Amino acid sequence: MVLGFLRAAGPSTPYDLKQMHAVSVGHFWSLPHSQLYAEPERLAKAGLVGEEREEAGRRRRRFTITAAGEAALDAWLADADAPSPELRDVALIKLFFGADPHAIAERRLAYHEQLLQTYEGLHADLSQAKDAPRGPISTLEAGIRHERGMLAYWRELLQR
Amino acid sequence: MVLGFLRAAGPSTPYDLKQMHAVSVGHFWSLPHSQLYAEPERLAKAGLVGEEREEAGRRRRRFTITAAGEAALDAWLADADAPSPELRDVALIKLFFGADPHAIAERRLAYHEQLLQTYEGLHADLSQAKDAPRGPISTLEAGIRHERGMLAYWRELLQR
DNA sequence: AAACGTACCGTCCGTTTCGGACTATTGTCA
DNA sequence: TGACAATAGTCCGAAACGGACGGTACGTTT
Repeated sequence: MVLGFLRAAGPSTPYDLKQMHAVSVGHFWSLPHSQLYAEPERLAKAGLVGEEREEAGRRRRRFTITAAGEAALDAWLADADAPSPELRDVALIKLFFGADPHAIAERRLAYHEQLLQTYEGLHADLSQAKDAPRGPISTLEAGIRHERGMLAYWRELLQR
Repeated sequence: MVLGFLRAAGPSTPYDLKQMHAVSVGHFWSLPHSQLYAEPERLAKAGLVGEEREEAGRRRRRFTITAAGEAALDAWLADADAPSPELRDVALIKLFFGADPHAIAERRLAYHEQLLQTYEGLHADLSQAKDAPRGPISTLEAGIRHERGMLAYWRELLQR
């Protein structure tokens, strides 16, 4: 992910990465921002990114993807294998163990409605952009479909 | 989760927990089996479960939920709040960063088809059971809906 | 020009989880 | 009786988590 952002956005600070993550991948794969400081460091140690640092003031660290980094990223992207996906939702776990469906469903409904709107907004923005990158649009569409699915599910559950 | 299993299934060894987890919650919230050995230990320290152990042979540890444990479980179940759900799928991340949709979609299609069948089988079994518990059925239905959604999504992606 | 609020930006650290290697026991069928 | 599968548990290094905490830059307001 870090390599991906670095290639797509050019040289970035961990803070930049954090911003990019928050409005994209972060919606379905969250992580503490501290990792976006630790990970580029590891990648630097492995020679996959280069690092330069401001001497004064903010002392920002700016990371740049190297040729080796691009190769590693491409290799990863070219591998169609991926670990099993997971629908990590503790609301479902509570449901499983007998929690009151009504209370849970109401909360989730509000949540998913909100998120769907966000996604649809992002999608509208992206779709009309000229240089619209395929990947992010497709991912968003997965998100939209998923949100609609969950919405329908919780609504059904409410009506019983 | 451990408390939930312990209440639903009665006294169990970590190995039992592992088996139960694998065919239920494990489908959307995986964890290494080592945690099902570590967690009951923590719960025991907190007085939420009781522990007894075979002296010879397998030296099984068998855990039992206590009254305090049941109270804690009920409190947790009664709280309709839950952390944001996440659709953790690295295939989507690869897609986001520009991987070939075709290759990815084919793999995922096979995966989701398989899983959907598994879920439908479980659902059929559960539905005809007399004492069918509500929770697991509902959760399964969420899984089925989700699998169908992902299936439709990857199929669409393939056809472009 | 001082005070304030708010982004911006980074480090640190204890706790938990991950992921799998490793070992041993018991049951089963050839 | 020997082999293999299923059962059962321990251990440990590496990684992720989750915030607390501290500092800088900059535009408004007073």
